[in-house]
Amino acid sequence: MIEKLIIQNLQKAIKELYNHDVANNLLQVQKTRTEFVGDITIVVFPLLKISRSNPEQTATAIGDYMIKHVDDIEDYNIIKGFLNLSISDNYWKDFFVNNKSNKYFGSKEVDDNNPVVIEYSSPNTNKPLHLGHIRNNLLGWSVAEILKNNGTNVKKVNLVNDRGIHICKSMLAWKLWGNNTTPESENIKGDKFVGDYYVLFDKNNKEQIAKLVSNGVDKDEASKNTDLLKEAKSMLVKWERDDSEIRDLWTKMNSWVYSGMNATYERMGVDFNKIYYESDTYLLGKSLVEEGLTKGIFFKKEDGSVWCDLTDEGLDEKLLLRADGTSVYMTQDLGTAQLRYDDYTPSELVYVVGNEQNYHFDVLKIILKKLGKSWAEHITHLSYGMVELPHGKMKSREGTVVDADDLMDEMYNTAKSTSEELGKFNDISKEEAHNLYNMLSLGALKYFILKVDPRKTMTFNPEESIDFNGNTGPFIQYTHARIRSVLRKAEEQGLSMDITKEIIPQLDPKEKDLLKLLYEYPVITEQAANAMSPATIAGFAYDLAKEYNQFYHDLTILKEEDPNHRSFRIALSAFVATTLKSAMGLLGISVPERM
RNA sequence: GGUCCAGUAGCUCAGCUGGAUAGAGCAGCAGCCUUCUAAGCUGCGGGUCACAGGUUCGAGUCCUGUCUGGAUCACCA
Repeated sequence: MIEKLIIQNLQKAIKELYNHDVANNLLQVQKTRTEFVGDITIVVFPLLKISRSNPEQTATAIGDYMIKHVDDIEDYNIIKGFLNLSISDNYWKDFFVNNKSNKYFGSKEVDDNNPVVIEYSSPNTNKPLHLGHIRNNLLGWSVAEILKNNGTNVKKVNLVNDRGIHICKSMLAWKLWGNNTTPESENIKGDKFVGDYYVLFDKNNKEQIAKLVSNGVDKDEASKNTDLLKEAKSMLVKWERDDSEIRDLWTKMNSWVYSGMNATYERMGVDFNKIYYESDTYLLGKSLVEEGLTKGIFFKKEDGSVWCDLTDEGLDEKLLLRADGTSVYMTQDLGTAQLRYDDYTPSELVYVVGNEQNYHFDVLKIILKKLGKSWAEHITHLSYGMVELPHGKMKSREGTVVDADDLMDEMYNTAKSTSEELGKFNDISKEEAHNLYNMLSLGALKYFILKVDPRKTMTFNPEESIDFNGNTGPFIQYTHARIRSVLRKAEEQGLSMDITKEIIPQLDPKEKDLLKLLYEYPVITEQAANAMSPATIAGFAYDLAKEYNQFYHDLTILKEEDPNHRSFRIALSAFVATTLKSAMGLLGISVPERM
């Protein structure tokens, strides 16, 4: 790392020149902006207080010192208070030969420390996955991958919400109107099959509400008192009592849902180390509430309900147990957090959950801290914004949901028709073409979603997202395919890409730009891991692909006259290809050999 | 009303712990396929970084206030 070397020498320089120690925050070393000459820039403004002279004099003194003491610094120039240092070709060449065939370039070996546990997906079993889940799943999976790549031991877990009134609604609707049909008999994916009954319940329930209202019942009152809802509630009670008929039905319907959801997960390319089921864990947490009561952290109201007073933290009072002693969401989550801790003693507990639950997680952390759980400090809520559609919001109640499978189908079809229009895959087998359409459509979708900062609510425009131009997954995939094509042809022609530092010619600016970008990859992956940000990786991959495309268009790599130069450019291309592949892999996007 | 988050080109988004003339893509216009894949490349136009103050050598970035949008403050999960 040349930056470190420069910082060390900068410290020494200031000591020698001005006889002064400097605080680290005054040592500002950054890469030089492309429009200026040089590679690394030292900002001298902060040092003026120490040097007690003007920016030019200070920069000149430091620049001279650097040239004298750091071998790889050849030259410098000064613009205002910026000292731009030029690094020798030699340094870049060394970097290139040392890393070009390093399989682990930009990644670290996974340690066996306490794992980071990352929970994501967390579906309900009454509805298929939709666009919001896609963002969740892609984020969770990618963040896990980025952390692993950075040497962190990671466990991916999923908490399936498989019980509750919503499941009972689907169950009841199927019992009433399902006529013993099954997903197989109707030839429908299991999760959709069950979801359809949930919708059917809702539709009929609304009719019953309307009827009650027209009979003069208050609307709130009516929505709580339909026959359907009462029946569903009684099913829930029976479920909790372990009623065998209800339990059997529940098991059957959930199994349909799982087979459907697993297919969607598989298609999306996400997976888990462990799946938790709420039916197993929903009673946890009550003992924590007891603990809090005895410690005097929680209090009981007259009706018997248990609360935690958070007004000191600027929040409200939070209910933890209902008057009838049953638990609420927070109680369960306290319990599952404890369970997660007991199972893994994680170094960090990450929840990928939408930002509508920010408050919930603030409260969760505070309560755990009050209970004396020091590990609550290590809970991270990886909060992401809602996915909106051009015309409205993405909420399941409002009926404008985009189903995850449908969306992937749509992307697939567009990939197919676009490719056919361009006459891309005329000469390959149907099966190969199918794989490519899959790769491209998923690449487009994943890249489009992951390139956006998770915190922001994003607009998903299905039409624009399938635009394969510009800053998109397919653009990067295309770049990779072209490089692979060059490499194939080089191999066919028996061209050498075996290269040593000695035979690399002088670097031209384009080559240097590419090398500088590649050089950043290890730093980028580390940054991305610290910030848990796939968007950082996506930005890098795009920059690299774009830079390579410009390089590619300026040159005819295979026809280069100087064999050394040709070998170097081929090898450089190969280095770019593997780096692109690795970066895209962190986003869960595979990259084709040809397209 | 309280709390949290966001506001950057017509649109979708970048902008690392404060640094140089705020960047891409899309859309628009103009060029480039006898040369390794044109899903590409090159050029042009497009901005009071919501607004107003402040902090300092220097602010899209930090602080305060205002405006706008969203989320949340349930004995729902």
